[in-house]
Amino acid sequence: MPEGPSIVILKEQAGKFLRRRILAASSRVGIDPSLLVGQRVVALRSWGKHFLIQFPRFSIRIHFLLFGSYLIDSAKPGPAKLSLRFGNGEINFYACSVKVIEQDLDTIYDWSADVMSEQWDPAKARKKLRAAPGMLACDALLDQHTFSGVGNIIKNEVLFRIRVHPLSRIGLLPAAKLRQLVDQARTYSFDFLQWKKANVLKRHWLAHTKTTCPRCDVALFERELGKSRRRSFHCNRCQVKYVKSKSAASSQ
DNA sequence: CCGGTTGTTCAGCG
DNA sequence: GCGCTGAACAACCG
Repeated sequence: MPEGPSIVILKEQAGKFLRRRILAASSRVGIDPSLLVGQRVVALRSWGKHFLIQFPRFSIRIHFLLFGSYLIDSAKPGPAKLSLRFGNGEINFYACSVKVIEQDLDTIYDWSADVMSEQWDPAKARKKLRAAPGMLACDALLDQHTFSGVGNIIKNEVLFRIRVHPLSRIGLLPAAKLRQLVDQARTYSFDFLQWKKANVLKRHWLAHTKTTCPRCDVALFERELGKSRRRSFHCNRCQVKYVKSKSAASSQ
């Protein structure tokens, strides 16, 4: 469920509730249903992995974390974390974090950090990366302030595509590689979106969950790497590790 | 049945 | 106050 492109799909699927009023609501997350009933959906938005349902005076933020799910016009046996019924159907959210946001979304969200947004700003992303030269490539891609929406799958596939080892230091990437990293974070996310819609996402994975490098035909490594300790699938042969050399001659 | 996971937050510690 | 670590949360699959 959780990576940015999947939230874009949700936003599209929930589109039929736009401008509709909530007729009934229930929640297991401490939101008073009477706050919701009668509210009209004025916008459905997303910021990375955040799904936002905007009403005139407040918004609801859904985050699916690792296990969250939703169903439109059907329900699971157990009670939903949040259930919204409209005249033309219903939407149910499970195992997710739900928060009421009182502030204006445009003041608290930087849309330019969302790789799926029309306002995505690659120059800003490069600037943030240059400000954190010691960061590992595998952590940088998962940093939601820089690449909002990128998750572990996209991280692994982007690094494989651009042939950068997950343990590379951001500050040691050549400028062209840094640019590729930023560009592919967005490009791969849109590929992910199309493949997911066509139900063929997994078959396009080159590194994630793979045991052999499709370029080199050697074993791929799988390790929990970086501050994030997330699974990193990588090829030690074709993915270049940009690290400070131990020999003084070539060190920076 | 157990182990693993497309993620984040927070308490506790040095 | 900081960075780091581990726990907690949670549902489903194989």
